[in-house]
Amino acid sequence: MPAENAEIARLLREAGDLLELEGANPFRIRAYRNAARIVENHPEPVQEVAERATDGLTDLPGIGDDLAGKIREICRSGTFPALEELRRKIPGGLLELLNLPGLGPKLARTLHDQRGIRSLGDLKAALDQGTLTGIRGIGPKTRDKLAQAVAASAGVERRFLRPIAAQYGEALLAYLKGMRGIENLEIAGSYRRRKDTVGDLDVLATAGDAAGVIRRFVSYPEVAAVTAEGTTRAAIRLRSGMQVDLRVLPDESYGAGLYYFTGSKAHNIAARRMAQAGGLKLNEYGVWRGERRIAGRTEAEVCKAIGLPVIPPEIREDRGEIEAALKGRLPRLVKPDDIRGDLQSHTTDSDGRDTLEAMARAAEALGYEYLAVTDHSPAVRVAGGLDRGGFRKQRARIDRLNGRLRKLTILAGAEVDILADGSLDLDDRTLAAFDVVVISIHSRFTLPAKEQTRRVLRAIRHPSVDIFGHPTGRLIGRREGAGFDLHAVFEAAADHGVMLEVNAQPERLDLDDIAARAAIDHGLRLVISTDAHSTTDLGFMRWGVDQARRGWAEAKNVANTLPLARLRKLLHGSRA
DNA sequence: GCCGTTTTCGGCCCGACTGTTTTCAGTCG
Repeated sequence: MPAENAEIARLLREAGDLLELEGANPFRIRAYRNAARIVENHPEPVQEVAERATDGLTDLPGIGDDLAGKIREICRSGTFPALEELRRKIPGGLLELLNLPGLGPKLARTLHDQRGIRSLGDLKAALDQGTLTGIRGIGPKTRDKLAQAVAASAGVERRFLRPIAAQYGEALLAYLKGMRGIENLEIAGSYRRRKDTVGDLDVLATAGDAAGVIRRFVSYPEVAAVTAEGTTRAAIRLRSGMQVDLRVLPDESYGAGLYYFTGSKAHNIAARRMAQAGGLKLNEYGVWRGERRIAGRTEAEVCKAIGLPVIPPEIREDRGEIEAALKGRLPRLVKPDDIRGDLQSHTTDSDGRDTLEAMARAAEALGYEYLAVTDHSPAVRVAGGLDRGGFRKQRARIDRLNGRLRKLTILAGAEVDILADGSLDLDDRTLAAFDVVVISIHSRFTLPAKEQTRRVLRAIRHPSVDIFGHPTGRLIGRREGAGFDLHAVFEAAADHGVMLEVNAQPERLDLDDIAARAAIDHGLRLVISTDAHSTTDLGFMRWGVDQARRGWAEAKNVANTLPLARLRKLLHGSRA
């Protein structure tokens, strides 16, 4: 069984958590977590890296001889002895306690040692029975906090889709802006890095009167609870469940604060290490040489002071962006303005809510050169998929419409289902007649990986296929994607000239950032498509561009930045 | 546990807030 990067990372992280409960050296714990992050961010299967060369693993930064051995052991056996030893020593139930806010390893350890608490259930019972008294370091406030955390843990930890987070965030900003004396105001954190989901909002403000800003912040009408309130920092939970942190800094620290609160954490650590190597200190107040601040007002100033060009927030993940920046090889990320058309959309002919004509007008209003209409094939019964006759009739209407349109060209296409055996849901002649063929999976997501891979490979090799749409089929927070061998699929796609979609639907964003980058590394071209089911859905493009940017995509990597004539050369009609 | 234009040993990013302390540890980001 091949060990997925995600699985290797999970085990390394578990080992780090258990070591922390054991009270191990913090830097050793960090080494495990760092290695976990390196592995899960690595664009190719780490198992292949290990098999390719003896020193392949230790070439990865943060992985030395010891961890390389453990990773090889995971690939071989699915675990490693040190982890098994830790699992024997430390009750696994303690790990779930670490998920409670305010409960860290030391407190978990105390609860275990002093009261024999080994799980969330034990903690709940102890709180109910009032047996958590008389423990040094645990007073009434801590007991209250634990009780609240346990009660809230019934509801699962939530991350919000980016557009949802945007709505809560923008409303809060509008409220805060109503206050005089606020100079700068911005949402930093993963929101600014444009991650597909956001766990909490990190709001940065600069103002002379920090106390006033904090007073206004904690009085926001949507506040359900104030979880921290100090002189420069406060935190609230909104009624929606969204956590918001606010930090107020002086104006001369705005750039340093923005840099710091944008993260990612791993990126910050790397940047601070760089500053340190140059005899400087970087914190949220500025760049310091000794007691003297030498930069801080803008990000550009801060980056310059530590010897870096400004790196786009989307790629600040410590996935090689600092090395790329130092070599002058930062990607010139694709921009919304680069997009010249949309290559997946639906109309009332299948499950769309707007007509062909309405979709065309909306695409034209966006200034697009082309819109591919790709209604469903028959297998998607709930979507009212079209058969060959239905597509033929639609084609005639598209041809007539194209005769009337001035600036926009409608490409006649289909989103064709990949059936369980990897065959396609329309006959070859029908497929060959389309301008563009998108294939995708809408059923049987849970086939065993080997079978799923075989299925997808067969579909990709069909000569009429242009684009593999929402490849994994994941729905964020609701459904895991199909578990095929992504890299085998990328190689086949490269061999057959098939492009990979970054689907811009906020709950898909599939390929994700890491897979999109891996696809580019395989020499594949991406497309960013909205999969619009209405005219307003065409506006999803921005979320797709964000995700592609996180995958280091440049305009040249994205087919729908091309003018129509050049795009057509990539499609099956001219490929054969 | 990792790593080296200061180092193969001795460092490892940095600061705010809370609660329970009598000067700071734990947690979080």
